Amino acid sequence: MAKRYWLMKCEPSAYSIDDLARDGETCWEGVRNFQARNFMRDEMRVGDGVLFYASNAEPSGVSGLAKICRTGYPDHYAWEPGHKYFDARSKPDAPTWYMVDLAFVERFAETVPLAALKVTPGLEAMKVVQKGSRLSVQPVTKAEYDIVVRLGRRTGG
DNA sequence: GCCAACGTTGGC
DNA sequence: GCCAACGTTGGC
Repeated sequence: MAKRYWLMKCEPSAYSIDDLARDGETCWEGVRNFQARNFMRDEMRVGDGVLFYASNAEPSGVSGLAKICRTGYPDHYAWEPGHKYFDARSKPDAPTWYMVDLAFVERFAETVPLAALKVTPGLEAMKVVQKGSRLSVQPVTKAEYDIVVRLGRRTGG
C-alpha cells in the first residue's frame, strides 16, 4: 500500500517534539476518540509520515515530523485501574482503544503556526485549519504534507 | 482563563 | 431515536 500521511496532535506540556527527539520512539497512548482510534487501528502502516502538531501551545502548530514505526495495537493503559487513561469498557480480550508507535524524524527550527497553515494555498481542506476541529488524529494528503514540510524547513521566516 | 464547538452519555 | 446535559478540546 502506498505511503500515507497523518497529522497527530499533542499538547507540548504532555509530550513535545523535543521529547520525541530525545526518546527516538514513543507509544501514542491515550487516544479516546473512536474516529482517531479507527485511523490508528485500521489504516496506519509502518513508514507513514506524520505531521507532529502542538496544540495549546505558543504558538500552536506543526513542530516537526515523525513516522509510524509500529501499527495499531491495544492501548494497555486502558486496563490499568487508577491510570489516567483507564477505561473499564476496554478488556484485554476485546480492546476498545488502540495506539501506534511513532519514531522521531525531524524537529522544525520553528513551529509552523496554525495561523500560517490557515493562509497557505493548498491547505484549505486540512481538518486542522477548520473551525472547531477537534480530531486529534487525522489524515492529510501528500500534497498537504509536502507543503507543510516546505514551510517547516524554510528558515528566516 | 474563557468559552465555543464538539463528542458522548443517558433519560425518556 | 431524540436531544439536553455534560465533559473535553483547543484557539485565543
